[in-house]
Amino acid sequence: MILDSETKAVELPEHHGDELRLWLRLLTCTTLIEGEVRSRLRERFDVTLPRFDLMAQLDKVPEGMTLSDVSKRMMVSNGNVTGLVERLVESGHLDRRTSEADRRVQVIRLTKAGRAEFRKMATEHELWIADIFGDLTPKDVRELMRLLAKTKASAQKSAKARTA
Amino acid sequence: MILDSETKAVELPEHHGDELRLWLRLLTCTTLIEGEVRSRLRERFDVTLPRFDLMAQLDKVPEGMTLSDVSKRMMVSNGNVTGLVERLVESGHLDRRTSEADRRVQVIRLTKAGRAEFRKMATEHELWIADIFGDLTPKDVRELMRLLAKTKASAQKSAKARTA
DNA sequence: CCAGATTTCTTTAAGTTTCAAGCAATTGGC
DNA sequence: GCCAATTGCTTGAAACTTAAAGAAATCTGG
Repeated sequence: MILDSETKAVELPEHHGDELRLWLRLLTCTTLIEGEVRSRLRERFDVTLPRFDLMAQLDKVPEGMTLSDVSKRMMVSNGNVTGLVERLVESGHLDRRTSEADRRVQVIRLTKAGRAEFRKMATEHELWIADIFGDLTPKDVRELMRLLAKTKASAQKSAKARTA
Repeated sequence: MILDSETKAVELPEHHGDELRLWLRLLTCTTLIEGEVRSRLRERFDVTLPRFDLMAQLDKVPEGMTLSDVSKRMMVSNGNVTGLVERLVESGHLDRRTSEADRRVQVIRLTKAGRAEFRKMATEHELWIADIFGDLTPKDVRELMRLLAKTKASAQKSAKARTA
């Protein structure tokens, strides 16, 4: 706080460059890794990253999920999921059926073939990630987890405040 | 290291779940913040995030950059930049001219109007970012910067090793 | 029961993105 | 000087993505 010549409170223009630089670095890291994973998925399995991500969501829930669930978990729009699922059903990776209880709802699951293919990819994917983060110590990993959790909470709070 | 019943070396399957969880959290954070910034840019200035990012690159270099430079800095494909620039020239934000020295090269710059509009957006954008990261202490910010720098280096090393 | 609100999903238009192929200009060896 | 390789950009096809609008089913408060 600073007082000017007439002794009124004056706010200095606040310094926010550090946060901006942090955001750019976070974005760079993610883009870099995402690009690397995308390349390897294409090269090794000829699959796109969005398809892999969708299958990863479904692998965690054998009984299946609704399109809305997928949309929320992947943080993408509903229409996006519709198209993605469309293509994965077409290629035989996914099974899609209308819910008995609520006929608006579509429940999707991995097919047997889809699950088998995903598991194969997931095994290698995990090794790639381990390699990409290979120079971080276990302590670095823990510390990053903690700070990113804090960041996520802060961002969610900010988003919520805006929407409210 | 473990020895099996016939005294041969056996590798335990290594534990890589922590790195995977870290990657997912990193991705979640970035997606969350990116979505928030995208919403605000559209709501407040009716501009898309890729356009803002491209203008941000150009604002740093008044004398202009080549399309390749932009492509590298933004970490997107050449073809992507071509289309993006096309639309921004169309809307009067960018000026594009063929280099005298090398007629393959296109040099793009912000127009006066483009720069004015970007500066207006950038001022608010910086406040949004500060708000989004608002719950982090200065120490958190420093620590994240450090760990993300290490992460970036590690990822680049891994990518380089694969390509080599 | 029923009208309005809500939820779930699809559709549409516009834009973004990648990859691969291709063209034009330049550079480097010989 | 000339030819091959490289570089810079564009194009085309397919996929991804969002926002917004719409259709269908369900829910809710009279």
